[in-house]
Amino acid sequence: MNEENRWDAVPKPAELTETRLIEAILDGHFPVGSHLPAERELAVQLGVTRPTLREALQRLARDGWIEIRHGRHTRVRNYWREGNLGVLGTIARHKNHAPPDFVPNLLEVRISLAPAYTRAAVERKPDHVADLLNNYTTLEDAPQTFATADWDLHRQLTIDSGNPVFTLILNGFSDLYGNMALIYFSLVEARARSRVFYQDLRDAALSNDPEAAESVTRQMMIESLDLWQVAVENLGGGES
Amino acid sequence: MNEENRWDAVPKPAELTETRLIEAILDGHFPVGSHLPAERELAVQLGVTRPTLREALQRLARDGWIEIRHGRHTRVRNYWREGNLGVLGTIARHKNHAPPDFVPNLLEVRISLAPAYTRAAVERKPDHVADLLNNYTTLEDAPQTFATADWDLHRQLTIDSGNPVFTLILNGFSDLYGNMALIYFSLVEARARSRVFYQDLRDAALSNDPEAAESVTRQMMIESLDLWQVAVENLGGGES
DNA sequence: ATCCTTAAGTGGTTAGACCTCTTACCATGA
DNA sequence: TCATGGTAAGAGGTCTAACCACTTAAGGAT
Repeated sequence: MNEENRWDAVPKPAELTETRLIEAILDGHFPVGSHLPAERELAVQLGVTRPTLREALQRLARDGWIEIRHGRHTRVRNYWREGNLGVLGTIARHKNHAPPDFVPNLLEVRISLAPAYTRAAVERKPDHVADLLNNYTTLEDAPQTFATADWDLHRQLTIDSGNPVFTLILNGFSDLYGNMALIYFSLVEARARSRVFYQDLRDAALSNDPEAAESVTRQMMIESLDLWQVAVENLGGGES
Repeated sequence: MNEENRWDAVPKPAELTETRLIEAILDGHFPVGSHLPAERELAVQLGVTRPTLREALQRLARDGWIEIRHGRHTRVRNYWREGNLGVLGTIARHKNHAPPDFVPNLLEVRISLAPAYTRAAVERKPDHVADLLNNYTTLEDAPQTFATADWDLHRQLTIDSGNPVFTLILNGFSDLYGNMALIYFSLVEARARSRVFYQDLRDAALSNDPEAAESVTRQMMIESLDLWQVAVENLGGGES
């Protein structure tokens, strides 16, 4: 049953190429505003052929990392200014090390979004929300369990909100969230706090009270910022 | 000076391929959950070669339109559920016809986001925000002018907020916003209302009042929903 | 009936050639 | 002298035709 691959999967050239390009950009080897080497030369440097390299470049361009224009040099864009949510996911997916330091930024944005889609979900489908949360009273007290459950909840709330834009935005957080949540929920206080939140939200849904749902969600999101700070400070303490 | 190219640019095969694939997905020719034809066959059908087709497929996969896995058929994903913000942009970019009916969804999300980053921007850089809005008192009363100015304002506010995640999200709205804003600001009431907003926001910035900034922004965002409804009803009326 | 081999079909990658666009240089001519 | 326009180099865009690697399911051995 899954048994945790003993050996890392052999990285495919295309994926590896993308990773190496991103790391080269992030560590300043290809600074923002600079030009990438020509595709033919870059392909040689990376040990892949041009079509493979180009596929990687096309993906990066779609996320806003680079700007490709016929006849001109490919330019490294100011991805924090000109990129889209894809850059968050790409960083989370390819940076093997270090918990990113912009998690608070993500949590801050979540303070604005989560109360809105939670309220809408409770307005439109209170029964569905309540049903979903029934299983949440008996969650196993493990980080991975909470990480998965919490993600599923938010995802379902955006869907029940009836506004697909919420879902699209949340999906952009997916990879980063996966990295973050394991650290966050390693904190026993975080798990305890979320249990209370799930209970409160369920009550709000059962009593058809979108106002209350919005309120308890906002409070939870605000407190999660502080809990995150505690969690990163405890990294390595092994508190589970 | 720009002079509106008399002839449409010749669509490049790669771009055309992407457009045709998306339209085929949107119109149900390739329904959600179905399998795309094999790359070799699909390339023939589209009149391009495999490398070109693959570049388009890679881009679509990055946005969440399709799922590509080695050895298996490429599957069309439920993009509204599993895609990311890129699908919004891709639709706006490739759908030549019809103003999208999910603009209200975007405006609703904006109600949650704009007050937050506006408040943060006024907290961190009130002078910069006020300076920026100085030029907004003499805006030419034209739809295109307002569309550009409004976009620039929101973009700058997300930057001044100090939270890059706001910027990344907003960039995901870029293409759709471009289509929407021209319709929205064709309404004289919309332009008048925004003038008031720019003035109010400038006052809030000058008096170092983030609370007020947040408040006037929220009010503006809420009213924009109604104004949009009026604007779409007036389509073709030519009110400028 | 079960297991394992195997072949067919899929996406992944390679290689090298040719086409198109952009730019910069430079000869030309007002 | 300066504007014009041709030209060549170099960038990305596309094509061609193979071969590699993974997945699946059919079919044979046990």
